Amino acid sequence: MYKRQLELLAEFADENEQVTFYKQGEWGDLCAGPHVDSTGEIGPVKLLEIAGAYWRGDEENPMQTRIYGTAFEDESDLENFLERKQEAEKRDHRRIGNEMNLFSIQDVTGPGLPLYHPPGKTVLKELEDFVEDLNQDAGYDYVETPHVFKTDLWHRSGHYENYADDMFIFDVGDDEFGLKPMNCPGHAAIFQDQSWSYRDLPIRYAENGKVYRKEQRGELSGLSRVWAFTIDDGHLFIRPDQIEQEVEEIMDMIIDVLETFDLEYEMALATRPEKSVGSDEIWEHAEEQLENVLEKRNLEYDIEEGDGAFYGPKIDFAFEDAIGRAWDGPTVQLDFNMPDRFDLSYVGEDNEEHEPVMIHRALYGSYERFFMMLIEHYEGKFPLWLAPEQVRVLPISDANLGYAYQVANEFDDFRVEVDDRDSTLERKIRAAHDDRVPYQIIVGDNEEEDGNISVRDRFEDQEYDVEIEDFHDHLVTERDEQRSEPDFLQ
RNA sequence: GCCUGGGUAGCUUAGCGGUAAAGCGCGUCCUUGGUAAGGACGAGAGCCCGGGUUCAAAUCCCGGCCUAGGCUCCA
Repeated sequence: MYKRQLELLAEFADENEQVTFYKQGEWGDLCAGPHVDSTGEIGPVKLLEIAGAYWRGDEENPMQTRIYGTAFEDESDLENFLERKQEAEKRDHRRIGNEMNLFSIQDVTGPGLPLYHPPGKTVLKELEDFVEDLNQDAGYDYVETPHVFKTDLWHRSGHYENYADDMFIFDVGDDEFGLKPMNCPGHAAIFQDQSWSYRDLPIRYAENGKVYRKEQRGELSGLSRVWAFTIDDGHLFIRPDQIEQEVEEIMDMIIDVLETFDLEYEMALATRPEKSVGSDEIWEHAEEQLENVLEKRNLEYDIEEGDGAFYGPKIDFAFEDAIGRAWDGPTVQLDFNMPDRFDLSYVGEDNEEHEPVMIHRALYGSYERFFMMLIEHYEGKFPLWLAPEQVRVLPISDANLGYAYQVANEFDDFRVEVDDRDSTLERKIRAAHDDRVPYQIIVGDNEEEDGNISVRDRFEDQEYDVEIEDFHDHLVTERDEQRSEPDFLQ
C-alpha cells in the first residue's frame, strides 16, 4: 500500500533531498506542498472528473485513480465557472456537427474515419476554394497523388523506419503497401521525375492530400483526432539562398488565413526530436534559418525542444478554441533530409549539380481539425461565405408559396432554401434560428403586393419593405468580403 | 494502448429481471397563421455485437466493438 511512497523516499534518499510530509486530520502523505492549515479554509468545492493516470506520467507504469476537482473563494465564482463550462460544452463540434448534419463517424465505417454530409462538405469546399486561391496567387501548382504506395517509397523517405508504428501497412501478393501518412514523398517523387535548372526554383507543389495515421484508439476524438484526414499540403523545392524569403512568404499566407477567421494565434519553433535523420550540422543550420526569420521580423515565439519532425525543424502556429485550448494547425517545416534520400538535384549557375532544400507547409494544418475548431469558434453560426445554408425564404401562408419561390430564384447565386412546410411563421422562424441560417427572408401578402421582402437575421433583428436588389447587393458584398457576421441590419 | 463511465426510435433521453416509453423530428388531416414551438391522429426500435445465468434478460455476468472524460502520444 505504501509502495509508491517507499519508491519516492528511496529516490529522495539517493538524491539527499529534503522530504516533506503533510497531515490532515488522521490522514497524512508525502507532498511537496504547501497545504492549507485546515480544510475549512477551502471555499465551495466541485468534483469534476474521475480518471486513470499513469504513475508519474509514464505509460510503462501502473495506473492510479485520479480525482479532479476545483474550489473557489465564494459560491458565485464557482457558479460562474460552471456556467462557462456548460457554455463550452454547447459549442462542442460533435454535438453541433450532428445538429447541423455536417458529418458523422459511424460504427460500420470505422473509428476516426469521418463522413462529410452535404452541408459539411459545403463548408469544406469553401475552405478548399479559399486556400486554393491563396496558393494560386503565391505561385503553387496543384498535383495529385494516390492514397497508397509500395513500401519501397516509405523506406526511401525514412517513414518506414521512423513512422511505421503509425502507419497502415498491408500485403498485396508479394508486395507490401502502406497508406500514406504524409504527402511529401509523393511530391518528392514528382520533383525527381525530371531535371531542373536553378532558374526553375522555387518549385511549389500543392495538394489537398488525404493521409492516414493509425493513432492510439483512446486518442480518437470527433474531428480533432482521426485516422483519415486531409492536409492542405504544400511542398517547396528551393535553393538554399531562397529559404528566408520563402519561409517569410508562407508565414504571411498563414497570418492571412488566421486573420480571416479572427483567430488569436501563437507560434513556436520546434527543434530536433530524439528519433530523427540527418547530421548535427544539417539540423543546426536548419534551426538557425528559421530562427533568423522569426528574429528578423521581431516576432514573439516559444521554443519547443525536441518537438520537430524527424526530418527537420519547424515553426508551428497554435490558435485557441472556445474552451481556450490551443490547437496546432498551420506549420512551416524545413527539410534537409528528404532531398538527400530522394537524391534530388538541380543544375546551378556553375553547371554543377546541387541539392535543393525542401519546405513542408500547411495553412490550415488538417481540414478536419481546422473545421472542428471553426465549428466551436463560431458555435456553428458560420459567416455568410461559409454557411451551408445562407438564406431561407419563409412564406407566411401557402398562398405566398409561389412568390417565395420567385424570390428564392433571385438569390440563386446563393445557397437558398424555401421553408414550404405547412406550419406557422413562428415555427418557421424558430426552425431557421435552430438551423443557424444567417438570413431569413419573410414574404406574405404585403411583400407580394409591393414586390419586396422582409429580412431577418440570426440576431433577431428585422426590417420590412426591403428591396430585393438592395438585399442581394449586400449579400454579394458580405460574402465576397468574408465578413464574420451578418451585418445587413446592423 | 491504459483507467473510469456510457451505448434504448432519425435526434435527445427515461426505463435497469416480467406486454419497450417520452419530447423533438417525420407522415396524414384540421388549421392559412405576420416575426423564437396551433391542434389531432399515425408511422417509426435487431434495446451495440457474441456468449452465459434464469421459467423469463434492454435490465444480471463474461468477452468484443464503439463512444465520453482523463493518462500517454499527435495535425
